[in-house]
Amino acid sequence: MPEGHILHRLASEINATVGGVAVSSSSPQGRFTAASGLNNLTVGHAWARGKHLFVPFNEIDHQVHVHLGLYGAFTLTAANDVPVTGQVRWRVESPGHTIDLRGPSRCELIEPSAIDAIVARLGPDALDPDAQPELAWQRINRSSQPIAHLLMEQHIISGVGNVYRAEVLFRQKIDPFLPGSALSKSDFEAVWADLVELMAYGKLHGRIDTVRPEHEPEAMGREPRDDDHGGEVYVYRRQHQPCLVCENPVKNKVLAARNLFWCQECQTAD
DNA sequence: GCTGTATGCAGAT
DNA sequence: TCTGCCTACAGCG
Repeated sequence: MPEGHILHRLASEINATVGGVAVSSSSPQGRFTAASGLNNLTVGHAWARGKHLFVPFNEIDHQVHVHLGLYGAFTLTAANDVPVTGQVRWRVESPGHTIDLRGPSRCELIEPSAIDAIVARLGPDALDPDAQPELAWQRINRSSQPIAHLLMEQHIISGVGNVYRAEVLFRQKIDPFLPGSALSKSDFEAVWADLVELMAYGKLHGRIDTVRPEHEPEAMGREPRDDDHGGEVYVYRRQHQPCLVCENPVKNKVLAARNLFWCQECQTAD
């Protein structure tokens, strides 16, 4: 379930479980050929930027770079000798913990200059305390592309994916088709502040919840819903269902090669 | 068993 | 703008 908050959460979990510990490393599926070279190395401080995860080791200057892509996932188990099931690209094991990685689009051991290059092409990350949102604003302000497209661009803002783009635009009542150049500075600032809040919550809880208390089903006199992506949301994958605020049907259209969801009535271009 | 789908992105066209 | 790729699982016959 990889938007940026998941990678930051994973970095924390890796640090809490195998940080500072000598681990065994393998690639049961065989595609991460550098894995065996990491045997008996000590895990350094794992960190994330945008949707990229980096795992350093104390004895070497290279780091493992992981990008989960669409369906990559880590599984952490508080046990050893866990049977290998499915296609495990990378297994890291410490006494008491097993971490399996499946389905990543990238899992590679890379040198410092390659790490720098990846970080350099990423826009500010709402989960980075030192992020400079002004850089994102400058790029958005210069673009005629729809804001819903720009929010998916990792070199503009890193870490935002298809759920957060739809939800933050709904929460800020912004028309997803509004060109970046037509977005007001105050609306941009509201979007950024909301991303900081939503993604910090996502990192803490491991799920995306965006519905404000006053719009919760109980508060609105409705039956609670059971969404299948692990969180409570306003519009993501709720096409044709009634908007939680105005009850008009949620709309759905492919934008920037991904399914966009929005409420035409709530998100006006004023 | 097969098909479609998914919170992503690079590289080709 | 399109295609390919990484994997698991639901839904269907």
